[in-house]
Amino acid sequence: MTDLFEPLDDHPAYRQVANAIERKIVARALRTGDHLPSETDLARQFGVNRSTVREAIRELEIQGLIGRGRGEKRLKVTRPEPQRVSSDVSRALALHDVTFQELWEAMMALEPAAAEYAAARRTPAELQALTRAAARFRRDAGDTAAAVAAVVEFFTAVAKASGNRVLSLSQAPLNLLLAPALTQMIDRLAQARRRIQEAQEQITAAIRRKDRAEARTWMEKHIRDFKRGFDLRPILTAADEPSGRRKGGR
Amino acid sequence: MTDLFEPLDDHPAYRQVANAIERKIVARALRTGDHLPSETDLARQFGVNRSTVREAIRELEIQGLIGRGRGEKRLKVTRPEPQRVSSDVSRALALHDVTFQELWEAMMALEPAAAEYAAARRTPAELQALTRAAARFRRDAGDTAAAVAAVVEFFTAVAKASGNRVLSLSQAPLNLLLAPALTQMIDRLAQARRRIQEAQEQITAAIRRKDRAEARTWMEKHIRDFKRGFDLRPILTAADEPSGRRKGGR
DNA sequence: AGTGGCAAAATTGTCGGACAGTCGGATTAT
DNA sequence: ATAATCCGACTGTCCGACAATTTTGCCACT
Repeated sequence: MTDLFEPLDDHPAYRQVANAIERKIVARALRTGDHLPSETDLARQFGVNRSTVREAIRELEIQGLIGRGRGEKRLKVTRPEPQRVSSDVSRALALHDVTFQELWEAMMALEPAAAEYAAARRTPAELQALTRAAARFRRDAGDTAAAVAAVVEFFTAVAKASGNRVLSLSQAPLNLLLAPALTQMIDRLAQARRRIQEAQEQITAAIRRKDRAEARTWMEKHIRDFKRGFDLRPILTAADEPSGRRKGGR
Repeated sequence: MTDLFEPLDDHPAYRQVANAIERKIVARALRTGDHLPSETDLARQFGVNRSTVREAIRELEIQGLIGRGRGEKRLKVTRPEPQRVSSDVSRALALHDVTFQELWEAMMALEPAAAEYAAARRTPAELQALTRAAARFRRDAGDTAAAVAAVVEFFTAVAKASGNRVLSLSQAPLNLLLAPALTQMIDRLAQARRRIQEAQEQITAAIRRKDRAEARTWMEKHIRDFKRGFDLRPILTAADEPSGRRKGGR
């Protein structure tokens, strides 16, 4: 049944190098913003070829642990952008063909909680971001793509306002999955737009006046509404942009 | 205020190659299990050097889109392992110094939902995994490290039993964060172990008899209990390596 | 036809060395 | 000081190579 010995995983040099650097970073020996030695120098220190170092660096760069500002040459330690992480997650979910039902259940768990905390803790700036997102939906309701983007923006703003980064990062991937699904469904339901708008307004109002219970309740209604167009088929994400964007300045 | 031009993000060849392959994968043109062409061949097709292809491959490998079985040479398309993805997320959260409070709130949102769905949908096998995890906690309660691992295993089993991969993948990173926090706190509260055990038993029982409401309620109690040892400080993750403290440079 | 075995062909992991295009910093002119 | 300029340090790519394995094609044997 179980083999007596499990294969000792061999560690290619590039992986060892990557791990070595990663350890320094998570242990905070290399702190955010610090500059890394040059590739040549790293190659010398590790006693490997620059090509090898290069592959290692690629790993860390992808994971968002190191990177460089636009136009900068020197690498520096960065913290993984939530955006990058969440797009990885959502892509993984999409590749696993999760159903809308699964997505919906997760949203039902997270979003109302986020709304509640948002009502409790939102800052004026966050509130403003919220109202702006809602306004954008109202304005762009006609344009399906823009409307969907506005919905995502709204959820993102609520999560941000919750002041809870764990909640926020957990919720972000759901948005990315919601977008394609919502795009297909928003046109199928005549009153979808009106209901979304109403919900957004109620939620925003509740968060404005710091009414936690009401914020949660309306968010629940809002999410529940999505279930109308729900469908058991896997969510399709095919046609959109590949994820790995670099950090952008807006 | 808004710049007229946005910085044109440069696309290094290795990134373009990586994106090209990624697109094929997410579009399902390359399906899970398919073998990729050899590095040399890819280099020829893309018209770049093998080293460049190699860096691109490294990206995809890290993202879990491609990989190879132990001892295999040829690359094949794989689906990102939830485990890998969630450890990335939790590392990101840890690097952002999230507080236990944030973690706790997120757990409070996810775990009861997972428990409820688990009660509704658990298979016999999943139920067994649950009882085994609970049993393990009971047995290892004395050994802090093992006890913590058992707690994590229990949560994981519940999430798995929920039959919802989104929920499951959203919850997984939280476990990884919980572990170090729990390790510190479990010893501070005398009755912590007893209460955990009781909760696990109640939850398991509720899930066994498919009592959704009870499963949720007990999970809420269970999570709420964790708050006792709660603390506003950032969660400390494996501050293992004593290295790096020494020389400053800077 | 199915199997086992074996040598040749193909591949990966690493290494060295090169070169053009840039970025960072020091240098010098305003 | 500030701005224009120059040079060295680096990164992105490419070539070419080689040992260690894997994969594959082929042939003999049951």
